[in-house]
Amino acid sequence: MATSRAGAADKRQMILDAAVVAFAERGFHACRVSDVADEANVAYGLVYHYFRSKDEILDTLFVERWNILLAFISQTGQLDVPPREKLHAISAAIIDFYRYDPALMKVIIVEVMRSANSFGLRHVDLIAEAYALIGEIVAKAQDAGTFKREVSPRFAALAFYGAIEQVLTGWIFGMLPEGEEEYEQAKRSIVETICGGLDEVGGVPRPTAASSG
Amino acid sequence: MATSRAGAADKRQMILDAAVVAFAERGFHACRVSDVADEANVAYGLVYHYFRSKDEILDTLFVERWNILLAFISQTGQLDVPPREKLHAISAAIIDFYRYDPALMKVIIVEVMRSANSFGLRHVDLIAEAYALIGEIVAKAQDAGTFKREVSPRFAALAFYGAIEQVLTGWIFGMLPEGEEEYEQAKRSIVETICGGLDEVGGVPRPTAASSG
DNA sequence: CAGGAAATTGACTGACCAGTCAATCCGGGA
DNA sequence: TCCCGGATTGACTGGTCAGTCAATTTCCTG
Repeated sequence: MATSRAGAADKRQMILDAAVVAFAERGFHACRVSDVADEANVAYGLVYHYFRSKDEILDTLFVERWNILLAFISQTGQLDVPPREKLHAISAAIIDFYRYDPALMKVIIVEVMRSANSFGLRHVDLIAEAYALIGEIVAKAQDAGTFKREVSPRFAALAFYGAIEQVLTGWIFGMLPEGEEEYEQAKRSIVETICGGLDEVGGVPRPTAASSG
Repeated sequence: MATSRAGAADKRQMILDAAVVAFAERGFHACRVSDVADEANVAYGLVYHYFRSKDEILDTLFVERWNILLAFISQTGQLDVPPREKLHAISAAIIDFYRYDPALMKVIIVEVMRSANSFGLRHVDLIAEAYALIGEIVAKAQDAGTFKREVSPRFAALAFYGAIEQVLTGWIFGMLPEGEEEYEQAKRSIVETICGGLDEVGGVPRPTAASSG
């Protein structure tokens, strides 16, 4: 059987993949470890061979994916492009993460990011790092005169991420129409809303590339 | 004892008040019904005399408070003032709700609003109503030419509420400094960020090409 | 092919807790 | 004073699951 053919190390990954499906479907709390094992076509006990606890599975899922995101944001921050483009790249990356793997993103958003009580609390530092990186982009743009100073970088980061999270949550729970068009629309709207409020408008006419359409 | 002096109907309220404290302290899931009963100085079973289930307690807390908020938002929408002021009034009201009763607001935000999985799902309609009301304010402002049309009212409402929720969450979990000054600052920043991006700036649809001199 | 370590299995345990219920209390009306 | 019905009590039940562990299989090594 292909299943049992899989090497040992693969089993761990199979369990992680199954966990994404199971957690996304029933929610972390309502999901039993046996659900994960079943989904992975693996015996109950094997889950505990690879993971110390149910919690550790979710932690692993989150940390792995979040670090990729952090690396991308950090990288984007270094780019030599207008801040508006940086923010667009970030919102696009997050939304594409969701488009590419809705179940995983659902789990991360719903069970970690929006559950500051339990798992979010354990990862505040990782989450705060994302805020900080976005804040840096804003601060740099303020120094360059591209963004106005009325709103603190920290707050701008909050609002930016807040908009993204609301949109994702809307999709996840079917409260917002979903589709290729909506994804692209959202990427644009997020940046438009936030930057419209951050862009220096009256004072310094910064060359934010009047070319781009 | 003042406690036992309380009339029968008051007991129900005592349980609700105790639930706020208990849920806020330990989180709804981690909080046992016995914790609520203890906090209320009441026997375990009495909780079930007044409420059908643990869930019903949370539902009651949410619905009561949320309806007050909805009424306020609806009322504010009717006012004959600039949209920016309306939005400020709304963000101020929500933040003041939090200032006045942090525990209750914490429970509502953390256990209902941010738990779309469980309780949020049961109250989507009530939550959606808030979005709709805010969206109406934006739409009206767009018709009046005060807000630009790049961003749909629905999305604007999302971003607006998203910013508020992020700030509240930041306070609730101690990730953001808190205090009178910060409350006022936040009310202003939320509106400034969002409206800056919604306000029609110079009659120019695209501020990118903002006039220089 | 023997030996053993790592992988795999799934029945079982221990703890937890929402919700039930029979018993008791208490205030007020006859 | 007696009686009734609602208020109040808290021990108990039933069901759920995370996590354990001894037994079994698989597979590599010599």
